[in-house]
Amino acid sequence: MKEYTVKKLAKMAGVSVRTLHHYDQIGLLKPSIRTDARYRVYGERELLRLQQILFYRELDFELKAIGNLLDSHNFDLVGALESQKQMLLSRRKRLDTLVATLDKTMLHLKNKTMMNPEELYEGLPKEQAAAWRMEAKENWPEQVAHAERELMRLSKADFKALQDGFKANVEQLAMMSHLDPAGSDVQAAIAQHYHYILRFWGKADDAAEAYRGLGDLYANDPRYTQVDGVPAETFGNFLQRAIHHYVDMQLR
Amino acid sequence: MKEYTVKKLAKMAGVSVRTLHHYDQIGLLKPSIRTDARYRVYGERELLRLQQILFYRELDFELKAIGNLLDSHNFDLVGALESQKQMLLSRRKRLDTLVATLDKTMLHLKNKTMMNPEELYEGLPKEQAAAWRMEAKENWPEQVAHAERELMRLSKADFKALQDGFKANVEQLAMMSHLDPAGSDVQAAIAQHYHYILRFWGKADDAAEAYRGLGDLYANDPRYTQVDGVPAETFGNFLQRAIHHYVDMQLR
DNA sequence: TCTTGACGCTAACGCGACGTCATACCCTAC
DNA sequence: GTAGGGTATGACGTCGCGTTAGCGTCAAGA
Repeated sequence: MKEYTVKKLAKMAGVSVRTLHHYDQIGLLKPSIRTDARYRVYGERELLRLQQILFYRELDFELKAIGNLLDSHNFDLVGALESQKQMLLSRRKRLDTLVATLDKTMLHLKNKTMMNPEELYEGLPKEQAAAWRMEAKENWPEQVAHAERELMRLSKADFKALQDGFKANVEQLAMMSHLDPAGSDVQAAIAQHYHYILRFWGKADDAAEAYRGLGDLYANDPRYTQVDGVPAETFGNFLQRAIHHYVDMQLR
Repeated sequence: MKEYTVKKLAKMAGVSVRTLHHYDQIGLLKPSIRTDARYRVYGERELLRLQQILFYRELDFELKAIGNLLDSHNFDLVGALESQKQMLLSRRKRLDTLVATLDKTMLHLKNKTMMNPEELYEGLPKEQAAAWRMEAKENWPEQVAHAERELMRLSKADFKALQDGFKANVEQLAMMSHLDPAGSDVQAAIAQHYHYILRFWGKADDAAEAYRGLGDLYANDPRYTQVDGVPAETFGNFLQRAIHHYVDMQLR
């Protein structure tokens, strides 16, 4: 039966002595015995366990999780690996987004055409836009702030295009308000509308529910019930039904 | 000129009050003034700066780096963005490797055929293998340990194939020892040899230099100078020249 | 036997970017 | 004057160790 001191074991496994101390401290890897002088002594079983620990550690498992994996004999190992994989994949996805943002930013820098904050809501009907922001920021401050930062990095031309597209979309919907809210033309316009809203509100997890709530707002809040100066209670109700239908059919 | 309290600013930007305290503490974002009661008051310029801070923060810049970016007026902004991009790309690459490892592991788990540590060096000439390990572990303990963990996760069949391939490769080189070390046949065999060595030693940054050093070992250490029981001083020198040529031509 | 040098031990701070109390002060409205 | 909300500072916790600092232990050589 082989025995190892801290240093020997550390060298064999390619870790520091401090790491072994740490693992002892948190109960992840305890020495098989302690000498009278409280020296740690590890056996073959501990070496094996350490190998496993390090394997999982390289896969970015947390030490606590590793402990659970190794200690609970009949743990769902494959399940744990699978969920770890999902974690890593989602991190990867995030990195993709970041890299894309960096690329865009470097492009914009060359063209020197960024938005500034005052202009963000200039072209839109003042009260309406402001009310939207308040509404959204109450519930998802983090996402809205992020979305606005994104918008500020658009070129002025790009932003104006976005804005015009949104206004056109709303006007289109207004002209459709006598049609069936569940009809395919209306639903197509609503799909567009949803994506515009997402760009201004950001993408929260419960964006679908939030959008459904926006439908209720349209129907109940007088601020949302006129277009081009025309009071239109029916428009609010129309929007509400169209949005509810869209969310219930497409987003669940 | 608009003014904001901590809470208002925090809400506008979608961060916590604590975050603003923190940024004040580390000097990243100081309030424009303090009231008599030491309340923080921020102005328009601070809001703008905060927006920028948060933009870079989302790109995983460290706060210190952000401070440098924003404070040194004529900093190399594009350069900073580019190097940040490289960082993110290398992280992403690492994640890809991890995911691949996870997939392999889950496969192996289904086949239940992992190596165990004792078997790792069984088939190879004992002394030689041991000497290699010592040599490599002295200089790159971390990488070698990693490589060995990888090897242990191979199936026994896969590992035996690897081992046999390596032995065949060395024997092939032995039979070539009368040829030109710089000749293309020999160099092709050396390229294979290098990759086998990498699998056992791990991939350190200076792997090329290390491999070159291995060439010297072959030439000078008597342990490395016999194959199939035949003492072969010429073989050691042959290997040395072949390896040096390979490293100098291919790896720099 | 004494010394020396390598090795071992514990305790503690540091890192990064805050979250989360705890405790106390300030300000406004009723 | 008091209730309730906003604000301040300070300190600890997070995670996985690296890095001293100050001490005890052990085997080998003089």
